Amino acid sequence: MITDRAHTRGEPRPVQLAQPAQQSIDEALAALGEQATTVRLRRRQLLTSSNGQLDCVYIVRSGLLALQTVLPGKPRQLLTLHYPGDVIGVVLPPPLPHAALCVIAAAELWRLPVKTFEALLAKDPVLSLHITRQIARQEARTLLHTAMVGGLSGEERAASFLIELGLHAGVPCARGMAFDMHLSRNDVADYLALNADTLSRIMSRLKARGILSQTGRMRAIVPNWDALCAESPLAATLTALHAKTDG
Amino acid sequence: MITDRAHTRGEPRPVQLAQPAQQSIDEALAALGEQATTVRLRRRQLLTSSNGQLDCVYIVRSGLLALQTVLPGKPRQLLTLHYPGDVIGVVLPPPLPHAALCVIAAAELWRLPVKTFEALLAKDPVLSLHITRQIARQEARTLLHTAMVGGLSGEERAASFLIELGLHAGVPCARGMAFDMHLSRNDVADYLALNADTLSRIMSRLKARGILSQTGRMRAIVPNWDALCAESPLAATLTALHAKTDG
DNA sequence: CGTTTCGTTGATAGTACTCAAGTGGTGTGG
DNA sequence: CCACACCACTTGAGTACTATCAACGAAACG
Repeated sequence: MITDRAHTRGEPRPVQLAQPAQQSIDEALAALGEQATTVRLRRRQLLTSSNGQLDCVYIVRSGLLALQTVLPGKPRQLLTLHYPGDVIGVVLPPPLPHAALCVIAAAELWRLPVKTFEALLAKDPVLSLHITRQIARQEARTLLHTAMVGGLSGEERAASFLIELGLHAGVPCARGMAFDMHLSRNDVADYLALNADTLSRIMSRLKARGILSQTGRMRAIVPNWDALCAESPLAATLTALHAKTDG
Repeated sequence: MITDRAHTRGEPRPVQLAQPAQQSIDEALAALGEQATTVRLRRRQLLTSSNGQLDCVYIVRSGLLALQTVLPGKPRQLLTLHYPGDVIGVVLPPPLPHAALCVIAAAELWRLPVKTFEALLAKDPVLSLHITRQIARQEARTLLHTAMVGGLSGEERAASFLIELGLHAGVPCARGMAFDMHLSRNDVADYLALNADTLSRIMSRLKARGILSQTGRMRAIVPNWDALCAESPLAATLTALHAKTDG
């Protein structure tokens, strides 16, 4: 196992494939950052293609974003969440009506013109490979979301979402896990393809069963993590994917 | 029947960005083909990771495949369809239970070890860029599928599916469009996240309304394409995406 | 020609959506 | 500091949609 940088943090990294040293990827990313404009976005801000804001490649440095669309006569949908490290704009589902990138939690992004980005990729194989893998990871997340929305009941979807968020931003708490949701009730409903009222009922049910206990408006406390995981057929999948992404 | 070499048909490609000549991409793909093993698969065959068959990168040359998963206690789901040109295996949503690549229509694939594939990418910027874009296209398709499953009613989903298939394999017919579905009723239901019985009812309704007229088992005839498109809020999106992918 | 699989259709139950009223927290201005 | 308006959330009753189960008909397969 080649972990030239990991040992400085004392964390062994699961290296899946022979690859150039980790340091090179950091260097490659740094080179990318030099070419990029740093953009700071506040909550609820929208990046739309009609403003020409989606004609670039973005790289999420911090915060949380979502790709949203509004189909005529339908409620808003959040198709995918973007966490730090994600690459946005290579993909661009071009013709989705009212497609926009919605800022869920104040974020900092790198912005590059597409040409610059592709030129960098062409020059740097290490960067190129890293980006390819990153996009692959995001695709995996999208597929998982599809499986959630298409295959699970409302309650299972809600549980899966709590697991996803807990894995990502959870802080081990006294008797379980605590985390800020950042998403409003409506955001969550749009992400899970549920009616907001229905989601509220589901959450109330979870609270009644002691699986969830909410303190603040967007703060969630999960007293028993295993009990929550038992609610979702995708718990193991989510955990494994997060470990792989994070590791 | 499907040629991804547009210039043989004399069609100008809508070039979105400065890029090396099309010929170079063909050359790059040819180089990739030389390194690859050609695999022929028959209908209903499954490629599973437990067989080690998903530890490679595949490139679809012809036929139709689907990524399927079976969640415990749930019906099968088809998460995404793979058409010729698609790259499979870079993505691998790793931990989905019973994930498998299901052959819908007899297919021919290129198979490469991951290392070989990534080495090729590292050596050839043109190929690398092409693959990045291809994966981006597939991601767009997956997102569209999510929007379909999460945001549309059963009838709208069915219509959208017919549009998707018609765009891809449709032959302009006497009074509209005709195409082979290749997917069985159950396959379609699993892809649209609908119950097979419900889908049957929906199809009957469409037939009763004259929007669809089925002749053979898996053959569909759409007498009036515009009428079909009017049934789906995503018709324009599907059309635009297909034009972009194909052009 | 029997067997199997697939597709259709009816009756019923379950789930999620809609609309509407009510609650609680938050922010603003008096 | 309080009153008010506002917003997000909750909850109830009724409706619409989809799933489930079962029976039936038709086409493929040996």
